Amino acid sequence: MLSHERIWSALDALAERHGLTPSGLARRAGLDSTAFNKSKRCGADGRDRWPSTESLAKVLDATQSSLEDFMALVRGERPQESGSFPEGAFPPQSGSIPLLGFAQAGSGGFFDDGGFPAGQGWDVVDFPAQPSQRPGVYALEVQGDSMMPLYRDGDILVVEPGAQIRRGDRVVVRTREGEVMAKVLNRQSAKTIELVSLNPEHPNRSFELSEIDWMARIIWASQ
Amino acid sequence: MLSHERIWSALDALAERHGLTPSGLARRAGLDSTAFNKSKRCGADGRDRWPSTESLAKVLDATQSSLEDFMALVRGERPQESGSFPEGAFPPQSGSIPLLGFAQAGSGGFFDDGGFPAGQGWDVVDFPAQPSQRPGVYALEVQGDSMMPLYRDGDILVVEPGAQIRRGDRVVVRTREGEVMAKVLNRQSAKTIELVSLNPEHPNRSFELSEIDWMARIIWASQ
DNA sequence: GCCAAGCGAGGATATTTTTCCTATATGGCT
DNA sequence: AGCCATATAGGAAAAATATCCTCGCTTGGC
Repeated sequence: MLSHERIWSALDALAERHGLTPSGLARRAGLDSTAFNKSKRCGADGRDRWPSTESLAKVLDATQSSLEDFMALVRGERPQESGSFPEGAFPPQSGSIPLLGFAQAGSGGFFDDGGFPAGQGWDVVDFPAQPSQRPGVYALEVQGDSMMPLYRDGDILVVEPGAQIRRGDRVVVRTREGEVMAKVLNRQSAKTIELVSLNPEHPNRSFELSEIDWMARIIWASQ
Repeated sequence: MLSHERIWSALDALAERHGLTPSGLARRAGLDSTAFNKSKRCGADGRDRWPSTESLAKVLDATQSSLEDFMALVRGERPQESGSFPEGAFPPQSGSIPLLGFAQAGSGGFFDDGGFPAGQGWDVVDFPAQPSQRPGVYALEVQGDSMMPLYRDGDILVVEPGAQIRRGDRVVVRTREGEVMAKVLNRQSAKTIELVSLNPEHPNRSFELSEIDWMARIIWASQ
């Protein structure tokens, strides 16, 4: 990902790496020497200023840097004071992220001034599993509005075939006729399943199990 | 190095990778649909047009791509043929999972009898943030029913402070008074933000920016 | 075959970035 | 202490990008 802060931090880091100030870097790149003034990074109205990719290209040219070099700086691979993991949490494991309850999030002491996790008392949660941990996990991309308000066009649903499904779970169902839908499992008996629509404007559906090709639980949804 | 041709080629390749046209990619990114028109890449006077890094950031956000992904495209690498991936093979890189459109999921040839991914034609999506790639990402656990029907008690929301937030995004907001809430960002001006409630039974809210401690975008929600 | 939606060309306009400019501060050198 | 080059803040103007708009073409669904 590319954020405003990261772009400018990376430019600062690139300058520093070449023994330059932001002003010196700009001049070296053939830009106005005040182009990278810190006072110009945020407008008077509070709006962020984003350099053009042309300016970026000129800077990379002038410092004989590759986009990879810059990318590394964007990712902040320079030593950071605050790691991405709060104190007191479990040691970082691949795929784990810090977790907190909503109620706790209202209390003080869990975030720094920028809204990043800080302090102690965080739990961790495993995230969709590495494929090696949950074989067969895949994603489906939502098309259209039939699943509003939960799922919007373009959202990505992560599905885990083989996962246990209980009443109330959100599932993807494929019929033998080739229809694929996402709904909430209301009830499953020995012969039928009842699905509740995610969109009140669409009807609920019931199927004989024999009509169903497969059903899998949705485990994550992009927002 | 970064050249005008490479930038635009990479944007075209990124669009193609996500089954989009340049116009569709621009719209997906929240830009004007004509923003990436080929006719706009070179001015009438012959001058090259370079997109801003903000536009680039929006595109990467919208496609959930990393700068590395983009860099590979800039360098002219083509993504690996994805067809071989679900056929019993693990994904080529940690954290990737197979991706398919809902409409395509209805067709034959993409699943085996048990509902596991099979066959050819799958795309891949990187996700979710490796902590090393998205510093500061954390999770909040929902408590109560105030965010039904989108979020239920016990759901986990993955939040990315520092991520770019656009109108329509689902966000977590913390007020200076210590109240934390998840809503949809309807509008943000220089001084205020308007939030739409996820639950129609709860009121929409507006805040002065000075009342807000921080606001962060929700990127994934457990189901 | 019809129609709606999407795509893209390209012009006009609005907004944003870069350049130009002035002013002040700072550090190195004499 | 004084001079000079450089750095940076920040405003105004110029230049560039993004948005808005119209229009013709293509495509897919009905």
